[in-house]
Amino acid sequence: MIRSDAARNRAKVLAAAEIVLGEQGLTARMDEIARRAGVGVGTVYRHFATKEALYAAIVSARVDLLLDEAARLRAAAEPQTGFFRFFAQVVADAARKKTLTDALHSAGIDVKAEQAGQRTQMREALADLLRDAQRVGAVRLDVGLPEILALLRGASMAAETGDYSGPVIDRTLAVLYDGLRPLTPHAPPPPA
Amino acid sequence: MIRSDAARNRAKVLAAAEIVLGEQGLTARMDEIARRAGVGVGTVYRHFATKEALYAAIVSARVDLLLDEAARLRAAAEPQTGFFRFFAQVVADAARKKTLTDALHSAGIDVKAEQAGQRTQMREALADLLRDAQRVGAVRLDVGLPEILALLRGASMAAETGDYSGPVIDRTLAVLYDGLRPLTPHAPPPPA
DNA sequence: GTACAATCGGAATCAGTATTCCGCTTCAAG
DNA sequence: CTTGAAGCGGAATACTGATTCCGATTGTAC
Repeated sequence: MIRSDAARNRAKVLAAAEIVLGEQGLTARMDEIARRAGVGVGTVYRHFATKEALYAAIVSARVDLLLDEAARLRAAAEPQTGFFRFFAQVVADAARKKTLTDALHSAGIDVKAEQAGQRTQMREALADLLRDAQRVGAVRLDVGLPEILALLRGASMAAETGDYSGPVIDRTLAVLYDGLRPLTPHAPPPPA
Repeated sequence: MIRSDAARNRAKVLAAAEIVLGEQGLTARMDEIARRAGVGVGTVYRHFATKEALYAAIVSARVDLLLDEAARLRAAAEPQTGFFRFFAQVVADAARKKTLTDALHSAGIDVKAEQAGQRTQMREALADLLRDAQRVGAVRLDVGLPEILALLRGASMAAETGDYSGPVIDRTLAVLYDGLRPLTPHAPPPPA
């Protein structure tokens, strides 16, 4: 039997951590998370063995939401818009909360097997949406998943760390989207 | 009179720091830098009051090089290629070494007045190159400096943290460049 | 060659946080 | 209502890594 207070506290910790991490990123202190959850540090550790584990739980939940969104878009949206909408969704998510994923990575915290699965799923979801978009001619055919991942990561990181206003982000994404469209005959030759 | 060994050591520290920081980024330890410079930690501190100051010195030097490059390109290159070449240069620099600037920023280390000047210079250099490129029709007119900064930062960060091969970076930049070209009549309507 | 000041090296110190520990409290089964 | 187990709070501990200190060196002026 799971004690009711334990369940309640776990939820409080998770909620507080999501907020604090969103605000302060990786440098947030465990004390602070505990305090905001109205709980002692010991309690945080009862539920999450380590700071890293706590992060992982939160990031994992967020990725799951995004994966759901990807599936939903693929089923419901037009192929020519699904890909772009998902791209925007990921960037918006990064802008709102701190993604942490890359921060974790650059901090040398390595991704666990469990997370590796999610990473694969995310890749596949993107690949599917991209393929659909390319099939209907909404995205040029000479870009592959690696380029998309680089663009998505770049856009997310910029949105995450910078202090850009919403309109700037929108216009920036518009540029990216235009670059991803099929090449038109009128475009001037690429610079050296 | 500056003692010859002091000058020599300062140079050794700077060189070692550039390498170590390039390899390990912000998490590099002072001990490690000292060791690689073949010097004691105390010596590092004699020349740079603090870890942050050491970083600042290195970043500052790099930015100066980039600023020179911008000036050179503006004077020598065609307006339609100068902007793009500079953009690529910055990204390449970020990929090779770790830029650290954003890392520093996200780590809460704030930019000093001196650095603020460089930041302004960089902005101006970019603005100049952009204006030239737009004047000759190489870049669409509806993007401004903020969008360029967002794109440049995103591309640099992605190049810096990711493990992308050179060709992937090139193709990704090609997409960005295409997005920055003037809109052509044939392009399909933008997704919602 | 000597003297003195500037530098060195690197062990010791300090500081900031994650993590552990344990006596106290609360839950829920009987 | 009692009781044992599970959970709690938060002070104490452990660690990591930046920064300081000082006796030992080394460079330069005379």
